[in-house]
Amino acid sequence: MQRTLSVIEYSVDEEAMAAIAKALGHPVRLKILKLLATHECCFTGELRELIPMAQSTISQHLKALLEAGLIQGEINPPKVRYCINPERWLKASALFGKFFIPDKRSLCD
Amino acid sequence: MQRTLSVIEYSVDEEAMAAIAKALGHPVRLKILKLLATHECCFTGELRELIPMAQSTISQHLKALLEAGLIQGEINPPKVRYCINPERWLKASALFGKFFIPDKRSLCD
DNA sequence: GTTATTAATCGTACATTTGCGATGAACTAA
DNA sequence: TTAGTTCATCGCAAATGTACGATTAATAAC
Repeated sequence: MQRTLSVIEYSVDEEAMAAIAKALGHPVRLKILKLLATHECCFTGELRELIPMAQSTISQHLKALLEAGLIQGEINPPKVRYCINPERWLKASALFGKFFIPDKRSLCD
Repeated sequence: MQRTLSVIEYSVDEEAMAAIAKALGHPVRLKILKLLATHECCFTGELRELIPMAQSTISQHLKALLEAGLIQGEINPPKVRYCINPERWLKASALFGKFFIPDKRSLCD
């Protein structure tokens, strides 16, 4: 893929929010986050029982969420416990909250 | 790409939110939305002056936002005016707002 | 040591996204 | 009609994403 020659300038928040939105842009990842955030808080691979996909696929989605910083994993010998990353979660909440506020006029005339 | 045999069941909101998040998952599209939402409300292709990308590329991103329902276009003979879609914008705001609320306990112990 | 369990990673196949230039459609103005 | 403007769409190339099975690594239990 060719990239634009003139580098496009984005704000830090734009970059951060796009990365988070991208991570949220798949229903399986939303479901995982919802489970971690509400169901029983910190979790491990009983996700496999709740999500009918191959173990490797779920692991891949978890990796995407990790790389977006939205979750964190704590290895607990044979298992791994995944949790929401509270700081990043708050950051995401703030970014999206601010984004959707109609700063001036967001409605058409 | 192979799909899972057992169809995965998502809630309507999960599907909707994933689609919106996907559309938000690119810095150019965030910038476009930000411009439409704040700068001068309804807009046309002076986006081209603000975003140093090929016209076809910008058009493609606008199409993605249209398909996600986040914006709407009104053809105004040689030009097209794009605006935020207020209903969808509110819906998105509500979805993300609800999503990030720590329903029970979102922090690890 | 061996075995079992859990989860990450590798390799593969296919789909989708992202960028571009070129072309085409629609309308205005001359 | 002829140009000019604006924007969508097409076709291409390269990158990324998504799913899978197979393998590997780490640890616990024996």
